[in-house]
Amino acid sequence: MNAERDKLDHAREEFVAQWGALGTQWGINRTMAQIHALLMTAAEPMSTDEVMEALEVSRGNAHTNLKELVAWGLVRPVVRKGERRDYFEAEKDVWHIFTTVARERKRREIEPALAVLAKCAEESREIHTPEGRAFHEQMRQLEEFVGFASKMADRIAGMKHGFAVQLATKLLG
Amino acid sequence: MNAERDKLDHAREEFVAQWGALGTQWGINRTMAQIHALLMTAAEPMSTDEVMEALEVSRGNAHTNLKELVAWGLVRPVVRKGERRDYFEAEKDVWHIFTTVARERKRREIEPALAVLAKCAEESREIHTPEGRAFHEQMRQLEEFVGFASKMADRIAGMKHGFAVQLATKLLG
DNA sequence: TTGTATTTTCAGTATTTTCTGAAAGCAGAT
DNA sequence: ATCTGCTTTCAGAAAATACTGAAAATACAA
Repeated sequence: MNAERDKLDHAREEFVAQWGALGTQWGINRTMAQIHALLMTAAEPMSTDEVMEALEVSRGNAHTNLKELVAWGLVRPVVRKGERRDYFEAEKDVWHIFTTVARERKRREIEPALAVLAKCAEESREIHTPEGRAFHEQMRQLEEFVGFASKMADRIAGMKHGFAVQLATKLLG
Repeated sequence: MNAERDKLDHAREEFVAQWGALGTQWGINRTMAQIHALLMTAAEPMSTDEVMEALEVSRGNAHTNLKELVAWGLVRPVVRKGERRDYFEAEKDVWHIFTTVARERKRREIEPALAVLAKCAEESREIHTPEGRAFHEQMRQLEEFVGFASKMADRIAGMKHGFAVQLATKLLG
């Protein structure tokens, strides 16, 4: 029965392609998203060459994006005994994926924003014109809110899956 | 005392520049982020020409990004009596900004992902090989999680500011 | 109408990002 | 030492994205 295998391959290819397209919208490199999709649905760890072949991309491209995924913590290198080449496997647990992405995005997106806002709030503290006060107040509010969001992200990313579900269920109920 | 005015202008220019740079990291067009920063810190609504001059960009660019901000719901056009040209002002309330962005990102990023996952889960439902089952299960889990996130986003975006703060405080406490 | 102020669109250009192909690097085997 | 198999880097090509400048459309006024 090879029809089953064909159906699976087809579904998987579609998932990879679509996830890549989504990645683009998310501001993520398309190849990176595709590799992630590929590895998330791989039964076994894959080598760089297997990834290259599956996605029809160059070695350089595959390599760069595999490294990037490893840097994000979404993929880990696996060494197979007696084998020289590197294999890679993706984290498959959705909660784990989510917290990893949340932590990384917080670090890359929220923290720099917070720094900017704190600086601008500070710089405008002593301006006593009405416009100056309004500006300062706006910066302060933004800083407060983003700081708040930052702490929330930490809390949520630090939760165990079960606890998060419990909390969220209460929230949705 | 013109030093105050200078300090304010300087602080504001820095905010605009930095917010633009952050926008880039967030996957948002730099000019769009700059206009947003400019309008968030404007005492009065601004015209397209004022924006053009303040940021030294072309009319086409200013126009496109103002429209985009209006489409996002972060900026609204203002008509001034007896004036023909359009003015624009930004929403300044941080909670309102947050819920607007959350709703928009959910629509643009989460919903399409959910559609893809639902389709892939459905397509793989009847594949009874071990790999097929694993694939289906992975799609199912992703779908469940993203659907969950979607509902959460709705809830939070629908909250009144006060309620959200109350909830979050409990969470952080 | 006709004129004037303003907005909108768009073809072409510039910039940024991503990808390739090939060379260089590295480690174990011979 | 040299080879062999694999990884890493990188300069330039290709693709995607953003911006400009100017023309076309629209709206209002005389």
